[in-house]
Amino acid sequence: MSNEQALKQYDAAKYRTPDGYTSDIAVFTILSEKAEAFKPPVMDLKIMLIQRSMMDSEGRPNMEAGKWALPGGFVDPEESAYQSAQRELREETGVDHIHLEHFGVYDTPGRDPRGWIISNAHYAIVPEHELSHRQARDDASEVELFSVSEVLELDLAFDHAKIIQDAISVIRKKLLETTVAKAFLPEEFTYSELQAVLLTVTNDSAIALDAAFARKIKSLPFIEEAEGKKTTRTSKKPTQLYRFVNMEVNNSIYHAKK
Amino acid sequence: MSNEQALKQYDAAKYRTPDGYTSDIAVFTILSEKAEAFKPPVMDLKIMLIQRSMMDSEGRPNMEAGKWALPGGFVDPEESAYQSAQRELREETGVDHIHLEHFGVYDTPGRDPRGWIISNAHYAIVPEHELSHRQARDDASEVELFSVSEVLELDLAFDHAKIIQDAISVIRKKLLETTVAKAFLPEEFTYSELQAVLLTVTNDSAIALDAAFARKIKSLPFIEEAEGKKTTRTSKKPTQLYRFVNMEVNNSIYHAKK
DNA sequence: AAAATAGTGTCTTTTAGACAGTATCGG
DNA sequence: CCGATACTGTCTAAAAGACACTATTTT
Repeated sequence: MSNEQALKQYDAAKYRTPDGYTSDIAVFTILSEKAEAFKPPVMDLKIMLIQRSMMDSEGRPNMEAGKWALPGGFVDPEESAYQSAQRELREETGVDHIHLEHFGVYDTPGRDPRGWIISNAHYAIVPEHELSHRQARDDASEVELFSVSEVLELDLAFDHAKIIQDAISVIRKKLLETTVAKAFLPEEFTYSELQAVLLTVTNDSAIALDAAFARKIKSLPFIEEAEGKKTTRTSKKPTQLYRFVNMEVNNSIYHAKK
Repeated sequence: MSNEQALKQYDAAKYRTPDGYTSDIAVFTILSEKAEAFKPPVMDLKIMLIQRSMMDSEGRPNMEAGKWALPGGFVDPEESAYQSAQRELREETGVDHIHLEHFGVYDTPGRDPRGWIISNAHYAIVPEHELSHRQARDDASEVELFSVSEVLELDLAFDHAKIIQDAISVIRKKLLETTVAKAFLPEEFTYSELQAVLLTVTNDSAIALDAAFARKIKSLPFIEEAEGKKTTRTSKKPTQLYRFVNMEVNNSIYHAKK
């Protein structure tokens, strides 16, 4: 084959290359606002941000210092954007071993004052205990969870306001159109706990009304009863526990729901 | 602000930069196999590929010469991946002014023998007439439409087999879960034409049976009757025409379909 | 017994699926 | 009037929504 010849004559200088290739990560979780005994939870959707420190790890002034930002940073050679996202998350916040998903590329010229810098945006959806060890490190002076209803009022670095806004709509859609609600719940959960998760992104009556939702959960093909298992953490009356079944969800707009 | 200081001390050489940043485009269309008079169509899902020419535009041997590949190429400075995709598509195939969507990033080390080359994969879904002027140019010696059921048997360049496979599942999902079927149909269409489009990706009875689907199309909230308009292009009996309504589709797995 | 959450009973209305039967036209 | 496509009629079963009512527990 002629690839070797072609490679020899390939002139890398002919193309301008990016000045940087980065990853950013939007980590979402849901917190129970007030967890009283025998009460179903009231939940709120949160996003984890870092505050960019004044100096970088080598003592030089940092870009966008002091502003709130998504964790993230430069992709290393021989590393994919995905791996870099995991590494940066670990290095800046101490959060590790969570599943990330890519949802967008941000490469608008001018989005970063340092030059032509391309960012891969990722999101993650995790239960709070995955974030319990969070701790600001490296370039980050703080790590904090913000309610998505308020996060856009902060002074955000680079074009992160746009990235965060996009991430929030992806999460809303994902929560209703896939079974990721699972990630915000214990392995086994009550109808009212699932309901509380969904109510962070919708207020439709079919979900908001207890009787309707308690019945509906039994007919959802991707949820099964944990037979014989009950809990009293949400009410005095023991409540049935459910769990998610591992399956592909049929979401066709032309087919009936089965 | 201290961004100027930070910029001054920012050392670009500290990070290895990618050797290239490219875009690839998977353009899909649907062809009517045999279009007889008074017959509903039988359709097939196709993808447009180019054959990489032996020499590049400057007369040097080309990478992966002779293999079939997705149209695409290097992103120019001051251009987004999206714009680059449009430009490359125009330059290599003559196809222009179609809507592209990003669906993945391919950056696995080793995917391209020229080095660390990151590719943004895009797809497009267009009616055939948008491709009627297609013509091989630049690096491409041929442009051809392949049935998705056969395309993976070809000798494909780089990691395009993987990219194409991913693109096909994205299209299947999109066709059933969104209203993009619209793009494969004339503005006004019959139930059997929409049916033919959907049958390229499913064979569910609710869609395959005429009576069931003819009735269902009237209850779909995102499709309306073209009142009083009929055609005889699919049968001797004049057939009702329909059109898509512009609306967001509710796809929640927890809600009823309305 | 009161209060609170978790359900079930029951009714009404819609929807889905199956399949037989009717309608319309060109040739 | 045959053949082919496009429907409509009708029945049955299941699902969805509303809302009253019952069940279980702690304090």
